Amino acid sequence: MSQSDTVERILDAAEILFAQKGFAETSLRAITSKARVNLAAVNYHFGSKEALIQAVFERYLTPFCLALDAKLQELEQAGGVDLEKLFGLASRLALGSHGDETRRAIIFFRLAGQAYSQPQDHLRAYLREHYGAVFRRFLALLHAAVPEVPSLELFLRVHFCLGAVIFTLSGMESLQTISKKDFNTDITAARITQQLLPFVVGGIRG
Amino acid sequence: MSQSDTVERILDAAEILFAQKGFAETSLRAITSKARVNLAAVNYHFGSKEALIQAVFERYLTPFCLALDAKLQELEQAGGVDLEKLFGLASRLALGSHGDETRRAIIFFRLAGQAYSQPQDHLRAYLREHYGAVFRRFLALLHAAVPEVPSLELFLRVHFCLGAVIFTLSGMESLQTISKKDFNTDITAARITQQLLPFVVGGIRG
DNA sequence: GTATCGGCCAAACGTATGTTTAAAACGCTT
DNA sequence: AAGCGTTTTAAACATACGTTTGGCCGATAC
Repeated sequence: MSQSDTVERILDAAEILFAQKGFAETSLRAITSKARVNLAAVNYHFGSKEALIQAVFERYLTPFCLALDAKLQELEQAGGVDLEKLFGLASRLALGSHGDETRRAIIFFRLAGQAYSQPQDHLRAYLREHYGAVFRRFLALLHAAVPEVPSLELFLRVHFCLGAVIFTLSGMESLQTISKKDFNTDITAARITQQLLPFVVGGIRG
Repeated sequence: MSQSDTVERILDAAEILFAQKGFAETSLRAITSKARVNLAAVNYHFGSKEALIQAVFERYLTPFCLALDAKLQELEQAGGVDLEKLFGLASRLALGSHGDETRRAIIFFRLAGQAYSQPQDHLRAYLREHYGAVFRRFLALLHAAVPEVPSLELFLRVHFCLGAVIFTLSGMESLQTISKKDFNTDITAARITQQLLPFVVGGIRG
């Protein structure tokens, strides 16, 4: 019986380190050291580094997608779909409500950025297989909200927005550094994400 | 006197491999093997792997930024600044005119995506130092084109757009694969970039 | 009390990496 | 053709990595 929380500690450490440094640059030794756990624990509990990467994504994504799917189903049955509502919902669900949730969400977005730029084919296939359905349901609702946009264009624009969001949240503190240097202004993370929403909505509408 | 083209061959191979697999996942052996060059050649000509990465960026970015800077200076003196013109110019300059240029541009955008997601601090500092001036000049012209947008917001929106562009061009063939699977449609790279321009212009305007 | 089993640990294994070395090959000048 | 600085080469080097091993601990079941 797993009495201890070794698995969780590994996942916590891996989530943070992967997001900070990328998958290849993060060694198992760095992870197990941060988690204060024996090196062999990763291979014992997860089997391999690849499996650990998948597990990190699964722990975050599964609850999120379940919640999103439920909300989307509600919207479907309610009938009325509104663009701002739809993205507001996704945004609130993805970024969380209180500070801690948001902090972790940003970590996860950076993780997503890593997964995107590095050709982790196993991961991409895994994500597509497990969470593709929710994405398609979201796309369908979006199509209902802006029927004037052809679905292929809509698909592209959603990816444009995804890029803006992931890119922005991944490089959050770079943005903050630059804005301090070039504009002498401290800009909060909340302010940035706040600006993001109208940009996304506008971009989808075209 | 360097009679041979060892250096260029290394840069060519490195550019492609780094873009495909990322910096850490690309070994010097893979690079020198693809370039049909001895392993030690990298350290001999560049000094280190880090220096090679910088050299790859410099070879591409320096001519591009010089050209862009010249064009921007023309625009400044001509006085009239138009949003579509400005981004059209940047787009034409960045993506090139004929097929080969465009292919290489896309490779470079993927490279930029890699650089962004991985905390290559040495690279980010280097880019900022060498090419920051052009970026600020571009931003100033942009501000003149849409004076109604506060400059800090403008700065953020430009980064949103940058994210959309880099993300999109980095994952180009992923997009093509998905669009074929989910929409049964072959979508050309030209079509995607074409859709990108109005999205960007709209996003900046807000 | 002892057998059993899942979890944990230190240590080692094999491999791949970036880098260095010292000698060989080359190209140019004289 | 001899000399010399530059480039190329094969080999080795040190290190870091993911993974595997075999024994040890502690709780549960009999």
